[in-house]
Amino acid sequence: MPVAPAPQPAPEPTSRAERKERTRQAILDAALELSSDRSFASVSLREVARAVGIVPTAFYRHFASMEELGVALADDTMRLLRSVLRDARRNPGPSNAQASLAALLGQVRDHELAFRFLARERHGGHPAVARAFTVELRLLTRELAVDLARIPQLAAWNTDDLEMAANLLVTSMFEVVLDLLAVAPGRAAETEVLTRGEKQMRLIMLGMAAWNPLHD
Amino acid sequence: MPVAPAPQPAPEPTSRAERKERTRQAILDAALELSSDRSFASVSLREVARAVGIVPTAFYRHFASMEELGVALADDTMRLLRSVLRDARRNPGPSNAQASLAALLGQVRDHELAFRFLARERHGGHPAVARAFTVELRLLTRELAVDLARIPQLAAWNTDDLEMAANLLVTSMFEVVLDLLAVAPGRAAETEVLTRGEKQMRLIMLGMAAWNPLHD
DNA sequence: TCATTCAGTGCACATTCGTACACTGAGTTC
DNA sequence: GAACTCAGTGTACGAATGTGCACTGAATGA
Repeated sequence: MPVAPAPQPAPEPTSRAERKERTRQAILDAALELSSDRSFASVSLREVARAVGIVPTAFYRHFASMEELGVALADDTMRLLRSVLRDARRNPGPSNAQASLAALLGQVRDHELAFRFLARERHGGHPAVARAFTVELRLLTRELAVDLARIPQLAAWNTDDLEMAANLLVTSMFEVVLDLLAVAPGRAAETEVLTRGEKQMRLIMLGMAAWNPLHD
Repeated sequence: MPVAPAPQPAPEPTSRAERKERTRQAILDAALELSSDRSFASVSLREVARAVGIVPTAFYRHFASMEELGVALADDTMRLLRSVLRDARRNPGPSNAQASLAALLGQVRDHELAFRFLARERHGGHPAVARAFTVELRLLTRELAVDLARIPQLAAWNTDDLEMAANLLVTSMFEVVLDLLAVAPGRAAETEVLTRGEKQMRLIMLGMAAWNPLHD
């Protein structure tokens, strides 16, 4: 059978706003891709334009500067992070560490570029971007602390200690994410990272069980 | 008394090798300073030369490229990290968390630029630099695991679990360092970070005490 | 003392960069 | 269907960059 002249494969978006949004997304995607293995600050406006297939000056129809692009990218990344965590919250809770870790792995692999951007720009990028990420992680810690407060065994804990423990859990799991980004998917090293992360989570929870909230 | 013509304030190094080494150090220092609030990759060769007070092409008498400078900077930072940890090892051990944290604070404040470089380039920089840092941290974890193995209460632990716990301790303390870099020295926020870090260290050790190494 | 070495100079050049400006033409609005 | 909007084009410019090359002059070593 000879090739058919492509009946209706692309429904032709044609709407002007839609085309603009499409280009905007292409810029965001290209910037994420280009900064996947070097700092975002070293990506030039012209490079992004070249990757998208537009002329450099057309970039300004979407963002006033590369810095603004960076902030938009950070916003998107945080939105993703939030949705990931909302899903995680819907789960039975931090009871079964293994299932949580498996879910985390799936999210990391599905949004590898975004997580890579997060890892890279959290301390490496523009101060404004770093600050935004820090605020987001602090918020996340606070929410986890609220979740923890609902656990009967932790009823006697004060807020400070709850946040202390939540912070430890969050940073440890974030560390797992960073390690996952550094190993090849599906190989033995990946399983090792997950196993270690799961054990660390269990160890922390053992510590929480033994913690005396009235100690000081 | 009118200004004296400076009797012997600078003993004039004069040795050629010494002068070269001095310039090399100045380049390293300038690069560290320039990359203290933005990515090293965004610092240009000419900027460094300008800061040092030499002409751009003179840079090549010391480093073949900015990348080589980055690697040298990473080497220096790792050397410092190692010496910091060697000192920490000499202490009574991880028994008194509070003293360890205080020592850590001192080191961070004494070498703030170096730690900032570490924080920034660990995931944000050139892959080669990131890899070097990762190897160093893994080595450090292994050494801590050896230290832990010497503790009588942990005699029954297998190597994997020891490294798992050591990794948790190292990453948690590293997180404290990152937090310290983000808060002003001597303010209340700094004390909060230290207090939290100390509690987290104690919580982890409580977890270790409750851990059953034969569980799986 | 004199020839050699080499850290630093000065100039030059091709590239790349961000961005100003005037434009085009397809989609939108009346 | 005429006027308008505006995403994307094309040209152009000044500024900054990395680096090649010939040089200078003080420290070095015979």
